[in-house]
Amino acid sequence: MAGRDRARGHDLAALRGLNTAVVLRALRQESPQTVGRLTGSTGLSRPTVEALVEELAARGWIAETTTPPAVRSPGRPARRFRFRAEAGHVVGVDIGLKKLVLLLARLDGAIVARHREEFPADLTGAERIELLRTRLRAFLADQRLGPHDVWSVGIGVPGMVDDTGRIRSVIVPDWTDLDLAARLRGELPCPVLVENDVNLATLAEHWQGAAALADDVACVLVGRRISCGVMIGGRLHRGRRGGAGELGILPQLGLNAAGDALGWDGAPLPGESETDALARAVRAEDPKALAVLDRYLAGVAPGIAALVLALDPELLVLSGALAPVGDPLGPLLAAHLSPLTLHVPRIAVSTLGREGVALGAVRRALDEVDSHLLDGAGPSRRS
Amino acid sequence: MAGRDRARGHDLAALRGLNTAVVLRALRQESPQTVGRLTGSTGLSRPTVEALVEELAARGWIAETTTPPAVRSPGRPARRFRFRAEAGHVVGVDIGLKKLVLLLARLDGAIVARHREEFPADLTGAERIELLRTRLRAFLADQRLGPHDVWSVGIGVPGMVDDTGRIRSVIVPDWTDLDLAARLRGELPCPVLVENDVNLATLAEHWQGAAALADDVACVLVGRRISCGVMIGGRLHRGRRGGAGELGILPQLGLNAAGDALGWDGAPLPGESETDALARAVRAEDPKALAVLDRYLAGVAPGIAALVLALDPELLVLSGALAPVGDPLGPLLAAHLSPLTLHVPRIAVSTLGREGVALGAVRRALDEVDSHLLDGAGPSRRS
DNA sequence: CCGCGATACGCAGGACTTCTGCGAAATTAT
DNA sequence: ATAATTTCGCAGAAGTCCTGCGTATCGCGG
Repeated sequence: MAGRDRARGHDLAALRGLNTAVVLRALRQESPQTVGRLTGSTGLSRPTVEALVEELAARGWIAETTTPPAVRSPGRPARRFRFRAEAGHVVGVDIGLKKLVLLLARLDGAIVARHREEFPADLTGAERIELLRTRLRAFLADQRLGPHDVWSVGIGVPGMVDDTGRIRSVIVPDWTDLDLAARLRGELPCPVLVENDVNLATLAEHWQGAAALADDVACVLVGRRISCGVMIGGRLHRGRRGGAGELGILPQLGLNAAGDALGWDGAPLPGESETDALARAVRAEDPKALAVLDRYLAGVAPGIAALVLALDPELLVLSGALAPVGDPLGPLLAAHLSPLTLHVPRIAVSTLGREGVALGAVRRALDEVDSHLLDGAGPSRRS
Repeated sequence: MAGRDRARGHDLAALRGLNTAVVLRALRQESPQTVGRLTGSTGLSRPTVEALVEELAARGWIAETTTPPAVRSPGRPARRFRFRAEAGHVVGVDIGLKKLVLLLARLDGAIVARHREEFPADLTGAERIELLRTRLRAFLADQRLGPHDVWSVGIGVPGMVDDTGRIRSVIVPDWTDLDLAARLRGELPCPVLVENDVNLATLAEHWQGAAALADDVACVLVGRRISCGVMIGGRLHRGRRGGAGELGILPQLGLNAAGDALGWDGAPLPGESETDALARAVRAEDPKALAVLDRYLAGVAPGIAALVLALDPELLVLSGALAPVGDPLGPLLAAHLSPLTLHVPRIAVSTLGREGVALGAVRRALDEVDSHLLDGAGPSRRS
């Protein structure tokens, strides 16, 4: 943007490529579609769309459907084409201190396989990597997918990740300064994209969650630790060192202090965490639990207010360990924010559950595929 | 971005328009240029560039230069074309509580006239508007410009402005909820764009100032009041209600308290403000002044740290009343930020002086022209 | 003063992409 | 079986870009 980028002109071939992409995207957004419908949505003439569709089919991106249409209409039946979402797959990974989530998705984002497991929090860095590699290998083998069937992998990790994909925080033991993508390069020949977990949760909320209709979003992970993801203009904002939204550090705002002082001692169910137990008690309208939650929210309110004042977002999404509390969370937090901000944004609670980060990793991987759409020769036609 | 926008295909005419814009932009970036040079920078063939250049000249956007080139080379002399920056003008306005700045710029951003005046701070809202109208009229008359010679006007005002251009703060008396652009619509038939003053200062820094090479920038106006402009990805981020960067409100951060407690009582020169006097004393290396400044910076550091943590910007630009202090400001602030942030960004001090906001208003007006470039029939060829 | 090399101009021809329009094909309804 | 309807497929035309060749205009050297 600093004026050094000179725009280059376009020739006929570029025009053709542009229109090809337009048709493919239209078809991906809604499948199947007739040529006539594509004509309407793209603004191109029928012979043109026909030619493009023919080319896309030959390259394996789309296919003609043989199933009859739902509603029968008079006249010659239109040929119907669909985006071949099964032509490739992407993987979304969420690997934290003690859990691993794997999602396998088709090119249209439909999840076709999932895996979740917990593991001891005291694994070494090398052991974690090895765990990820073996599980990933087995996961793909289960689905009878070879290395070339996966086009892109997104990985969410706790803590800051800089713009080269290198991990910049000390949350996971031995992973500081690790280039995780490079370590997996041997496993898979496709792009591997490492990203901060909150950022991916934000992407997921914008894709399928509470933030689907907003483009300026702050997503706050509320739990023992607090961190935030920032989306501006529909695009993730990472910051220079990947540290955007890391307000927890500032002692004046008391974010981490509030988390440490959560202090809910209600009896947890077997395998239930403190935050889960608290959320359950609040849902059961236990007044003591409500008081604990309220005190906690009062503690984190200044930090969230700072984020709100800095960004003035359209929407604030609450996610993380306390999201199971559900709807009451919004008004409770809003009451504490109100005296601290000019304007309390709309607040929504995440409904994506424990797969939010992995879902965001899928979205990230799909974005990568999207940015190189039509670059190569097209998918193979095996399936 | 929520998937509801369907991309439309392009035809030959669109391709032509695209290439026309590419040539015009290349020519605006560097004038004059020969056809051969344009061929290189746009990637188009010579006959194509020639035809586009012919068309642009006919429409009045560019003109052939007659002056001989600086260096003489063998061979037939190449025709040279230049962007007709004088084909239109834009106006940048900075109107505050007690000052008015007007800048007149050509289409290439060159400032061709300036006006600055101070007025009593206790004017009513209507008087302020009337003052602006009369001064604007006289300003244009001085330059022998009619209403149709001005293509766009940018206006910077203190306080929040929402996305419809309506003023949303109570800083200027009677201007709350004012639609200033609508009030000037009768005066000039061109687009009028009202914007928060700090945001425009940020634009100016990114255009010609300290932030020319950065795309993620936070610009802090340091003085009695503190406010911040936020630029992300080279684009201004206003926020839902135009309130992005308004961290001053949060009492935990102590921004305004620090400003109120500035407390420099060194003898001011005639007509000099307290901050100017302080800046002068610091430049003269007065140890007491330095101590006052340092205490002030210590007071605002938590607020700026919150901004830095929220955004993790590439660059922090310090502007406003204390900018005349100059280079020492950066290290002094950095020392206070260091214990509060993960990473202290690069800090630069504005050098644009008192015209920064008006310059940003010019940039904003030029952006407006740019977004509608080639829309109409082209400029008239009078000049 | 004239010829030579160098550079740019201008035009013609060809290739590619898109649009408009018409007749043929395939299905449903009568 | 026939009519109506919708789509398909092809031909023709217009527009845009590229390659290539001959011509025009300059500086330099004999």
